[in-house]
Amino acid sequence: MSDAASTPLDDASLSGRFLRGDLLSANCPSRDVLKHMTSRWGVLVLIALEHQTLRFSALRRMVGGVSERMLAQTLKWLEGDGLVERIEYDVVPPHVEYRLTPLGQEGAAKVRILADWIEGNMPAINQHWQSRQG
Amino acid sequence: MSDAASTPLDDASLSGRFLRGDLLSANCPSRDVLKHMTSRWGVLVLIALEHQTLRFSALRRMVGGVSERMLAQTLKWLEGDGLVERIEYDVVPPHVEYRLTPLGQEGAAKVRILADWIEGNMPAINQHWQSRQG
DNA sequence: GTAAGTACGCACAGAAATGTAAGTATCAAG
DNA sequence: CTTGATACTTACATTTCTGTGCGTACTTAC
Repeated sequence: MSDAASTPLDDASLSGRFLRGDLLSANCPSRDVLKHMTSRWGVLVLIALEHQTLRFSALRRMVGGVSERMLAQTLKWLEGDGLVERIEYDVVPPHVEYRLTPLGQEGAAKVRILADWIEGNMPAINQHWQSRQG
Repeated sequence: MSDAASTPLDDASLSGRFLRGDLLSANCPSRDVLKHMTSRWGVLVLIALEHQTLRFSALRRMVGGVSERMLAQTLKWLEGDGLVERIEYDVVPPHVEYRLTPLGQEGAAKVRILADWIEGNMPAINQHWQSRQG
């Protein structure tokens, strides 16, 4: 019997796994990036910015339900990971634009694949919920 | 000037958006599914189950760091969405297996695309962190 | 007899995410 | 001169998530 499920962490080169990025290993820093990208608002921000540069308020109006606080927080996370770029114009009524970096473009595309799949399969999933009522 | 960021919620057929799945709309149920699939352990469970059926304990050993409680919780979410199937054998030492449904297979593939991208780009992201120290 | 494995459920607690409300500085509109 | 828009920040409250530890019912191993 193959025992594929045994102790993936005890294998050699654990540090190598972390540098390379191994999500199945506990404490791998890649999980932080995953957390940012898949956070409640992270996904939606990436998708909203995929095809356009947006200002803070415009982005907030676009992503239904975000609070200012959370939008700012999320943008900082993504900026910290190098996925989003913040461009500030030093004018009197504040003017700041957000856009994806090349890295962010790539990442957003992957996120969108997942989002599109979910949106497209909502009927099937809803149907599953219906059939298990009771 | 195009104003693409204006009030996406006020458009007609809001209920249609929900049935179809529109993540940018607040309160759309698709956000729940997204939450389950992108939850801390949801991603990892989907990936772990993608190519094999696993028992509870084996799954737990495979996904580094999950508690029993969270694994059970996550599996229930995914089962509720019709992505994971629970197969129980009525034997004396409990024996339960978890596997992906066809829908789950599809979804897991999308999640894996994202996970693989993150794992593959960790060096670039880490580098970005280095360069912004200070 | 004692410990461990199996697949959880339950209760409590702490951590983390998120929401709400208010404040900052400046300008334009009414 | 009050309101609204801009892009946030900070404090506080709440909700949600996640972890820890214990209990279950039964069997095998020591």
